[in-house]
Amino acid sequence: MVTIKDIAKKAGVTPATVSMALRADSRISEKRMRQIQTIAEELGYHPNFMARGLQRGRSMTIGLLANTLSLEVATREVVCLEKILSETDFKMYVSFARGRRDNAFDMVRDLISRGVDGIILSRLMISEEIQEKFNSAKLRVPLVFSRSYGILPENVDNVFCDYTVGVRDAVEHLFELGHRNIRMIIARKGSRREQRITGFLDALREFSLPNDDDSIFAVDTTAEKAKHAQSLPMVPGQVVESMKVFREKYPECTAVLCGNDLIALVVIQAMNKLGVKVPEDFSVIGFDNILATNYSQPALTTINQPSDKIMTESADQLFRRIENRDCPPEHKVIPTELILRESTAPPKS
Amino acid sequence: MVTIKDIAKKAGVTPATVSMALRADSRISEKRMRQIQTIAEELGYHPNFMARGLQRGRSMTIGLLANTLSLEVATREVVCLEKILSETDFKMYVSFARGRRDNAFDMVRDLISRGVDGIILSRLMISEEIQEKFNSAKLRVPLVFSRSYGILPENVDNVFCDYTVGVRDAVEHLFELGHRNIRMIIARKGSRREQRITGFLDALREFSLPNDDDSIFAVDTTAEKAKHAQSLPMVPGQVVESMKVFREKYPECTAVLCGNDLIALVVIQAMNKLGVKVPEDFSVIGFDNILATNYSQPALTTINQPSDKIMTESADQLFRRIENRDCPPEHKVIPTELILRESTAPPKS
DNA sequence: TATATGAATTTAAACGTTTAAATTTAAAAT
DNA sequence: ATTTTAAATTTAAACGTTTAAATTCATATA
Repeated sequence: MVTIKDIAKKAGVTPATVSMALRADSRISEKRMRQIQTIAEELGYHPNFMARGLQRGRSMTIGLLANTLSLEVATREVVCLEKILSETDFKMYVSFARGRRDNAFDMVRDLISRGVDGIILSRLMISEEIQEKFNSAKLRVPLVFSRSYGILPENVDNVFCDYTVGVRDAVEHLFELGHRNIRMIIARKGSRREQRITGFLDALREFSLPNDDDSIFAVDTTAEKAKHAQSLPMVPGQVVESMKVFREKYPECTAVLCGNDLIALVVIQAMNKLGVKVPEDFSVIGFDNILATNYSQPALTTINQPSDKIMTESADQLFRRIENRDCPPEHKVIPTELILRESTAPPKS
Repeated sequence: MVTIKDIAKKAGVTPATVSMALRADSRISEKRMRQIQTIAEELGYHPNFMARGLQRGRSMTIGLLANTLSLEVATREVVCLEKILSETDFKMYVSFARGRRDNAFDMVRDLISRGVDGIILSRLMISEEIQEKFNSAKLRVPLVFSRSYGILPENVDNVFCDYTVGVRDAVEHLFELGHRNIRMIIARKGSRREQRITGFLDALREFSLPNDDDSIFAVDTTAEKAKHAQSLPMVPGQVVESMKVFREKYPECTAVLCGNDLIALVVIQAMNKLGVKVPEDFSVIGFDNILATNYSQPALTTINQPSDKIMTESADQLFRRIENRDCPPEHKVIPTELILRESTAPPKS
């Protein structure tokens, strides 16, 4: 491999001169710079980032630690961050925190060991235990918590996603279409949907719509989730039964908001099986804007978490802090947004 | 940051001893090892990979350079490779070669500059120009070409995907269902579908099915592609017209194989609009097994490129060569496979 | 002419590790 | 008691870069 020393020898100067010349340091004379840069070109020199990083304490590298809970969201983040970085001198390490919640800290340590200048932790659940580790470890590099939840360490940058906005807009949309009995369907085991649910109930209140304990209806989608994970076609199965119950229990309900897109897509298929046409007879709104929402029949109206905005903001925060570790921590909230497609329509009557 | 020197000081030994002790070198006495490892633990020592990499000429890092032409395939690869690496001591840099074909070489250079021990180039088009660069550059690290095409450098490891197998199986499947007039629908501007097309024609011959110049029908899917890229719902538009022409021209045709899933999904929707039911009246098979194939109505039968197998093999090849740069280059071919879902059925008559 | 000024370059140490070779220490063999 | 052998540890250099401080050298100033 061609090193600075090789160039130095050929140019008859010292490595230090070469180092400076290559980075266009003003102390080096024009002529020398040109000479050295030409030689570097000729020899096909490329800097060794490990050596540079070791010396400067900067690797020009960041880490992305993302949760694969929704693989699609995770990969969207990878793509987005890579794009942002492609316009900088940074590169990124990608690590996925698969399921196991307790190893986030170790994975962060790992990345730091690699010399990253900062880490974005995305959609991670931070347990008290992990938080404690973070607080006491006094890590060498800045962390940005992006859409992460649980107990975040004190005084760190973070980016949150405000689910309530999109939910409210969704309810408003349905209201304006004429729906007066709107309910929410969630997965029985839905882990972190509190914000979505409270946002929904708040919105019902805002529009003076009936809201009671029954406004939230739970279905069991374990089977569908499994299918989804294995990339198998969805078969509504169990959910058809649930929706039959739903229709009997709430015949006057004409529209539902679903806890996530997967549920929404299954509900649409279930309704289909029950002979209820979406959106003519029944409106459905999803959550997350997964790709498949474009391919269902009808295409699904859904609430989007703007991953690109969130990543852009996260990266900004991280770069800001890499530049200056002492700036005050920033907390940004990015609203969700309603994306209108084809699964909503005015109620029939 | 805690370094080996800190441990050495505390233990009253020399850094070299610590270095060896931490890696359980047999020359270090049991007692010392335990002592040093305890201290390392206490101090919260974590190795500095940049320093280690610099010294050893190994970074325990590899690069993935993937084409985003089909984002979904690209991200699938990222996930798969990350999973493989998570069980090793390697980490990976992720770079996407976005559109611009000519910079693959520079991106590889970039990664090498970072000190990677090897690179997987996935689904990249290697032009003659780039190939020449690769050949003459005498790169420091091994490259594995995975599903890449064009003119590959000589004597390198590579993994290919054999499209013909899946195509043949698809035709056989349709044949066994009773279809006797099968055609292929491709995108007008389909760039690299030769293998798929010749595979299809070969299969028709194998089953003594009529095959002529008209067996391949081209439609214009630019509009749909754009929608897909922007994550907008598909609207068959233009394609409906094309399929109307298709039906008039080939009324006896009861099944089609599509150049990719996107086309297949659009065709299904177009047929729907034309009042032709899939699969009862018309069978459709896609290509690529994108996620959306599970969510269409009916779910799409398609030909899968087993990304995981391909990545596993690519990683194996890379590791093998990192271990031993002089082993003979390996060329592996992975067959595509037919995935049966719901879009095929026996013809009506 | 001597001196100060400033520009260009070099020196030397550092970043945190590894490793071949040298040294010390202890134990075993004579 | 001396020599040999083996085990444990240290020395010293190296990996490729950067950088503060020192040096050289030419030029301008007094």
